[in-house]
Amino acid sequence: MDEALLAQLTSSQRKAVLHRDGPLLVLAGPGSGKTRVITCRIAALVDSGIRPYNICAITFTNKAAEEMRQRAAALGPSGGAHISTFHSLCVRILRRYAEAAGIRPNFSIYDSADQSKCVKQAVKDCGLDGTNFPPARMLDAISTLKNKLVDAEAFQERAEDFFSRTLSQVYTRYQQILAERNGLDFDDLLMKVAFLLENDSTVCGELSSRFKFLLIDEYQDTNHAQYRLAKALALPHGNICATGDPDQSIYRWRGADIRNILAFEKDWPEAMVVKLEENFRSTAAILRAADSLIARNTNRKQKALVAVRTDEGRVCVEGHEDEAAEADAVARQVDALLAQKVPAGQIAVFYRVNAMSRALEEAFVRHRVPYQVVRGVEFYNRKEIRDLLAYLKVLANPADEVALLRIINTPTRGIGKVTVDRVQAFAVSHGLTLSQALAQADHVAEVSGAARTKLVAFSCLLDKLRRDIVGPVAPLAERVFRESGLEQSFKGTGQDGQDALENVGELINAAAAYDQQAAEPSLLDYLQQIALFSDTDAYEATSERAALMTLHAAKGLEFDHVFIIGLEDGLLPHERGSGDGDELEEERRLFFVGVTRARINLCLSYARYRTVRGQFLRTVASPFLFELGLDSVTPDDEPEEDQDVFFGYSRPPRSVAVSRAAPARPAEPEFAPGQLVRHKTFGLGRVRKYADMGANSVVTVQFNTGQTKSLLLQYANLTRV
DNA sequence: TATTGAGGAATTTTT
DNA sequence: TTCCTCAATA
Repeated sequence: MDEALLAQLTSSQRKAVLHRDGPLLVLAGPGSGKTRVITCRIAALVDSGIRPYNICAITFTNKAAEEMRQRAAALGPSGGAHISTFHSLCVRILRRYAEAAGIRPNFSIYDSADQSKCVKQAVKDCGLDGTNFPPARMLDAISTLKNKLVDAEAFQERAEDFFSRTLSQVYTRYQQILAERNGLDFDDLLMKVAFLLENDSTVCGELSSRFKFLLIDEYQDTNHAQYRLAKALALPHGNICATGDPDQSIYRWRGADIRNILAFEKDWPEAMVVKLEENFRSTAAILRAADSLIARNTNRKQKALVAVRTDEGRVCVEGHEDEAAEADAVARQVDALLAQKVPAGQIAVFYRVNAMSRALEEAFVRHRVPYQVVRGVEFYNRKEIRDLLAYLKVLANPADEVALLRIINTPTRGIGKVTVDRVQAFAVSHGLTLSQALAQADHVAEVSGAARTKLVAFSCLLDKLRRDIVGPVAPLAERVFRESGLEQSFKGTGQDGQDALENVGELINAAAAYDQQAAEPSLLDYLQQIALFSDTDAYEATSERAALMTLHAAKGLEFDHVFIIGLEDGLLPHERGSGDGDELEEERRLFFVGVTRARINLCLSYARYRTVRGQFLRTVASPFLFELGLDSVTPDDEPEEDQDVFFGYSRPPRSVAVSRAAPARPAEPEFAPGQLVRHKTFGLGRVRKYADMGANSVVTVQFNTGQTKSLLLQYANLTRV
């Protein structure tokens, strides 16, 4: 370990870096040099004689892992250390110990679109009505259970009320469907490995002696499954180092349990705890605001933010007429910074929801400001990309029925719904997978001659494609694209087809990059890797373009100049996330994360009117603006019409819809619970619940048909009876 | 079997 | 507004 480097560290940092055996908790505030501490720690471990092979570092995103690999490599010989995300680690483990885990190693990883198809199927198979049991809600509930390591069998035993029993049926069936298709969803990856480690002492022994030192970053965002997994891995040796900041926990909705980090010292009583409270990143004004904001959270451990920088910096708040004016102002200011020779890569704009990038993009294009929207997964959701990937998935895992159904008639080859249904029925009655049934399509008596010919032709196509699928992925993808007829189907279809061809070209380039970087490129490995892609992974640290991203994607990054837009009640905090106090605190932490990304200047803005889902709505400033302790923003200001009046409300009312043409809308008709109403299609019903949210009010009605429906008041066309 | 159109429902953050 | 599903029609 380089002495000069060690000398640069503060005493706390050094303490964390040099700690050798036993548990270690690093409570690190924003900008405290946490990443540096971790990389130095890896280097120090190697220095003290630990083989890199025995070190496992877990990061939050693949991007972070890649960065850590590079930084660690720059400090010394750390090649061979396993640095990846929880999910990637699980994929590796499951492939290696597939048999012990009761799965096949060529499993597909099901993303949320695939999951939703499977859960719909499960709901249907259970004879339930999709409207009363919305697949999305079921999926959510199943995901929560899996994150808590409650598998289908365990849940069946404890399910008592009606909803739970129904859910239990769906859960069980859903897992069956996944198993039949040799598919695992994101949560399965964690759950399977956690159970494997806890129940199979041989596997656990092997893995924990391989990974003698475990380092986990962003520990505040681990969920229960990850927690148990890590604990099982580290239990034999106790060499676990967790780093994180409870104030930056922003994934509760995904099952992250902030108690994991708060209770670390209980789990590991002999743990050494190091606090890194000095902030090397931000200017004083930013830190004061951040500190004042986060102090409002009651559910936290007191932690100071100590400024190290002595320059002042600037925090400003701006009000604009609407989102277009807001976006325009941001673009203008970015342009001005560029004119002052600020590198574009030092500028970022954050927002709460992805939809808000649209207005920004338009403004940036207009002002000719170079930018990148950090949204990697979107690319993989494009139709043409999903189509091509579906072919590749079927080649890697023939049992993957979701993928097979996607491509069986894409491009159209005359195999319609009726035929598919018949083959599926054939498969079920003969105990075959769909692809097995397809392979013997000429024996399916239920299908007419013409349709059978087409099925056989498709089956032959798959056989042909399957012939040579080892080795590099890019040439394979290219071949599949051509021979499947996909390429042909996009040619001559105008601009859309051109775009699709270009996107596929991008995909093939990305695959080529994978081939370059992978030690042993294989189709299976490639597919399993890209399934775990996140938005942040698409961020290119370039100096040439400003970055536009959600607040969630901003985690772990830093910029000289940061803009956060849409500081409005209902947006930030988001209305869906400000139900109970815990949710509001999480929204506050999310804002805190955004604020603390800024090194020098921070500009916050809101719009007085915002178009939300096609509606022009009056907004109210975010309560968070008053919590920053800024002089210019005080809740006591008298509201004045016509100017930046928003700081006037000490108790901001909910957003109210105001139509431009008719601002004075007559009072809403009352739909109090108990009210009898009539609906055009559902007939008579009684109001059960009424959530007053202006134009977005939701009425829950129990109809005489026995169905209960939640309707958006403005569209439902309800009449009182 | 493929395509079109009407009508209903839903709008957060992501490994 | 936009997506999705279902049913009618080519």
